[in-house]
Amino acid sequence: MSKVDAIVNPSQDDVKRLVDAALSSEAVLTIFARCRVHYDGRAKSELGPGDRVIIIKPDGAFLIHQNRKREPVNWQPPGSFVTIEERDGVLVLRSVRRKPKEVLEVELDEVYLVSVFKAEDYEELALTGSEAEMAEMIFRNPELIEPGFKPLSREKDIGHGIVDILGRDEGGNLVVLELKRRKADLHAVSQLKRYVEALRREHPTVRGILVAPALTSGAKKLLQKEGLEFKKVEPPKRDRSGRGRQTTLL
Amino acid sequence: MSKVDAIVNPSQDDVKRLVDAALSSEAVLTIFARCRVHYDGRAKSELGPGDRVIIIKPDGAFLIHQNRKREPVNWQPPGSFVTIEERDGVLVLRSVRRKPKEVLEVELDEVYLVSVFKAEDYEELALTGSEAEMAEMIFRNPELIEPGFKPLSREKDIGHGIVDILGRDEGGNLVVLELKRRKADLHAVSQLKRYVEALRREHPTVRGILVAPALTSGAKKLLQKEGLEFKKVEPPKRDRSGRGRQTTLL
DNA sequence: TTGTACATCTCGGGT
DNA sequence: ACCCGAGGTGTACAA
Repeated sequence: MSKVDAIVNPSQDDVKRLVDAALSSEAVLTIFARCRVHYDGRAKSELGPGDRVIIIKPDGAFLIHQNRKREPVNWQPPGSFVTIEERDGVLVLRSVRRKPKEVLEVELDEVYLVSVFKAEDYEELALTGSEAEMAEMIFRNPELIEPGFKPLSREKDIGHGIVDILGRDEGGNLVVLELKRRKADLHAVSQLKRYVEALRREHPTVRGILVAPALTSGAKKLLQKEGLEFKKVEPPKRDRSGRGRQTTLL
Repeated sequence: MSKVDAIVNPSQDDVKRLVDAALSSEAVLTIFARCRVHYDGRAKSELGPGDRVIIIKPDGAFLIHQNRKREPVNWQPPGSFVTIEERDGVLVLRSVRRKPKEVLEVELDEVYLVSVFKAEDYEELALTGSEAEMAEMIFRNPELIEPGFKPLSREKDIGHGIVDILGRDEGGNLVVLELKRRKADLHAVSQLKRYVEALRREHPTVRGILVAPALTSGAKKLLQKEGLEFKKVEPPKRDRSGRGRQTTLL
């Protein structure tokens, strides 16, 4: 049994057979086809005829890619259920999601390639430079914020949201940190302001500090207007490579 | 010249030839391979060996898919530049993006299938049920908000953000609408509050109305605490199908 | 299930 | 180029 089964310019029976084989095994199904796409669910869309790459994963994830952009033009999330049927002589892929109810239909006008890939993969992505790692760094090294800063809790649910880091400054005042792994914008300032205002009832001297590598112009303006603070911190990139004598990519 | 060129279990020379063919034409390149992935840029990641689906589009979009989830495990956005080289006997795909500087490298340990797809597609997605269509509906039918509501402007840049819809109520008070096509959350309330507070200096009686199909529990609480209002409105789904005697999907 | 917030978010529109 | 906000966002995590 090979890892890959592929047929160029398949007959309708070929397509049906390989699609059924993929759906009943734990394989990734990929189809190159001229197709039309109909979607109805959270929104509704129509896509006229054209050549696309269709990927159906064993977890139900369903992707339809045009020849540009990173995003699929249509899709179905994992957990959806796929079937194939013939309708008026045309093969139709149908993917249904319950909750929310969403239906995706692909009319396969012409199939150029159908392939089944029994992909074995036991590895997970190891990523560094996230906001979570910024938080760890600040807990290990609180003076990155300011001398005397003492972090108290992480991901604390106050009434109106979840604060990244709660702590106290040298003077004993409560301090809210909002962390951003990239340049902070108006949204980030509004978030911090919401936390500060929720805590101000109980802690009138609460301070709010936006911790990020930079601020947008608007964020800076709003931050000043609201009496909030900014501390420049870059998200750390750990070395998790494990590869010997690796030259850095950048 | 066929739409699709595909080779199962290709030699390294086969891979190189088809990759070069794809990169120099306007074709979508798809590779099934056991590979390792290294990324460094806005963040940094490592992915150990496993079977993945690799897609490279003519606009430079670069996707690496595992056998589950809708999202690629690694990627490069459109505009990136791809090369292939041999390094210590292993084929390496390399994609570089300038600004921000990001590098993605894929070591192809074993290639199961390489395919080139000259995809022709002149169609664009027609989607309905968006926030923009909610706004159009409200401009055509302002009483959906309340009797006497008069919309004035759309996407108005006030100092600290961009208001969805500005209008006046029956009493002549300024009204800010924040539209959400789905259930509105804390973020939506903070956004509305930011706009209302920016306008309050000049217009002390300004009202803020969150217009959405529903509210999360937290959004409802915060909205009430801040003296803001809620109007339940569903995003409209136009009929753009154009297909005769079409049965509805749902 | 619902709520909340991150993301290498992507993408489009505006200035 | 930066800024801003939508998205069928998807995804993980906690209550």
